[in-house]
Amino acid sequence: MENRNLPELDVLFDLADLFKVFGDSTRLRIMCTISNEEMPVLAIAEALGMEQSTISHQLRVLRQNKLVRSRREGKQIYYTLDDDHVKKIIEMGIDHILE
Amino acid sequence: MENRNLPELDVLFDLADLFKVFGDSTRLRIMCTISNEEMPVLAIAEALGMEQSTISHQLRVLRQNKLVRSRREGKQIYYTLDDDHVKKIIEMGIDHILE
DNA sequence: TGAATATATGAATATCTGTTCATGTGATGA
DNA sequence: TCATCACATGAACAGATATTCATATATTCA
Repeated sequence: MENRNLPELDVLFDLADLFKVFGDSTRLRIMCTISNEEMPVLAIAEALGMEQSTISHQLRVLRQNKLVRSRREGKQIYYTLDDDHVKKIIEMGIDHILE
Repeated sequence: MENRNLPELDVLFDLADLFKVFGDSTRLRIMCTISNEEMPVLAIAEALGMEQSTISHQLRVLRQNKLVRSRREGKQIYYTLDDDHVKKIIEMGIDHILE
């Protein structure tokens, strides 16, 4: 936006949807938890002290928004962040809070 | 998070609150509209084709989160983004969408 | 094939959130 | 001081959303 034109309306709607995904503490905690290592669902649930079902539901949201990717290995499905972009968005937010 | 520890729990809650503010298209549109110039409330409302009341409510949310600041000049109150950090967060989101 | 384990999903519910309508507050100018 | 303009705010309502419970799906191993 610095020297760009205003974003198109539909881009702004997509953008709102993206930030909405970041705007939930459970999802943020999941993202931070798996940011440096792959983890299966139950391990995430235990790490956060939350139900497996809750985590699965939120992982689906994250998956649909391409913020995490998964890999099956036997009975378990390992999740991790999809790319470093995600980390950067979170870090930028933290910077704003801590400033 | 790159090489940091996991953010504290309370930081993550604050972070979720911050992203929640960005997760609404009306607020995003307001922020983009006033990103390069100060504007009074009615002008913003007209620019977006929305009611003055709606804009005022959302400006309050933005104010409370220190994303915009305001300045009274006579009967009008001019709003603009509080700092360039806000722009950067939005730009980072756009980059993610357009990638 | 059947039991056990890991994950996903659907339905239900309680809570939160954005918008609207009505009204309040503050500033200007006659 | 009164009318008008610009903005803020409270209440109410509709729509969205996160969690839970129950259950389904998929994989492994005996």
